[in-house]
Amino acid sequence: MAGGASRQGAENRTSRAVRADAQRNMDALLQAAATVFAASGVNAPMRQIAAEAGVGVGTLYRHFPQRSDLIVTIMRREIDVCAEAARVLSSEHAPAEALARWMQRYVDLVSTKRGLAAALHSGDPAYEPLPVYFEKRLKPELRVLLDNAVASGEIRADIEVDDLVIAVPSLCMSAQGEEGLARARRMVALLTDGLRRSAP
Amino acid sequence: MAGGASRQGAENRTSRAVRADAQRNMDALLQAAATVFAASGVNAPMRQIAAEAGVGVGTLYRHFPQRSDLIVTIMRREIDVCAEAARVLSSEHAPAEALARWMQRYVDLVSTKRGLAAALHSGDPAYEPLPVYFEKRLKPELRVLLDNAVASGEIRADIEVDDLVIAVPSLCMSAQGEEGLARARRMVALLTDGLRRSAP
DNA sequence: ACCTGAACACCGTTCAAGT
DNA sequence: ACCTGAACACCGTTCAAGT
Repeated sequence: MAGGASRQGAENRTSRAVRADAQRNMDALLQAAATVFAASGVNAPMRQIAAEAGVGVGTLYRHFPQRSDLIVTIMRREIDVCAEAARVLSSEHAPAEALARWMQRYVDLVSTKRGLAAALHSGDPAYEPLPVYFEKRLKPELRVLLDNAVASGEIRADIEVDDLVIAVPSLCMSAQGEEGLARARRMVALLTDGLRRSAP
Repeated sequence: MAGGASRQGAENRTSRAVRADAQRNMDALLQAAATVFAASGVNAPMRQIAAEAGVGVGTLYRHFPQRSDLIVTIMRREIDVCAEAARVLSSEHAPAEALARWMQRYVDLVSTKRGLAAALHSGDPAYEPLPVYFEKRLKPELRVLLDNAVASGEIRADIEVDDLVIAVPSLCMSAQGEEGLARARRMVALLTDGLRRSAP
């Protein structure tokens, strides 16, 4: 809930300091940016994002002075959604199945969003917070999924969380286009299957 | 000597088919692109490159319809120069010293040229020939340097060429700015020192 | 045969005018 | 307090006119 791009949270003095229309615009902007980034990549025209949100370009620049501000915000959200998916999957599926499904969800995060990989090791200091957040937010969720699956006796007990966190992006590195993505999915599925115990 | 971007080497039927001014322009363009890329990165304005070469933009586009065509051509040249440097260093220095100096030259190639790293694993099919060329051209030269140094008894005999080829780009991955470059240099120097035999 | 550069389309960014 | 969008600067790309 910390105030996006602004370092001093001036708008935090009271909740009502944020005008209703400003909040609506902010939401529309984030929604639009997510859609446009997914469709056209993170270098999509700012005008297109503003139009998709039904907002003037000036408003976009007011909220996100730098393109990287918008990208970082969106990517944090994507990471959040992926992290939350772990909880949902946990509540809806048996432990091993929840783990398997989340691994595919993790593939989505890394390979569908063209911006993440680029931002993660672009070296541009503007993206510095992303890798940290990526690790901090995702690893704990995976650990829970893994612990549950191990506790249920469905999968092996000798798996390191770090290995899985690293393995997925590695397998997705070469994932170019539809075919590459499909291959990455198969590799991750194979890997996940390998986690299951041979002897129950 | 194969004709750059053009697949059919129409200009190869006779050497005289290339007009003298066209050749001069081509040379000027390559020279200018190398300078501008080094100074401003591979996304520098096309106009700036044309101006630096003292040529109209149309001429630039005639020779290199896509920006990637220009980048690939320049990068191949940079790789060539780096490969040739191995011969020169070999003839001017003792084997181990030649190897050590070339390793630093290799650092230059990977980290100074902002375009190479980006192009090497951008996934854009336009850059597809680069990684292959990179490997094919550099590895044999390094092998010779290494063999010479081993034969002279100055360094250990159990070093894999592949390991060194990979190690340098890896160490340069995190090299951002002056300070990062300096660190990468120290790491590579350290590594190179490690190659020397403890007992003569 | 090759070159030039004006011309067009498009994008980033700002800021005076509005509400 | 916030929003709009015309306006400006700049860049990619083409192509009619030149030599």
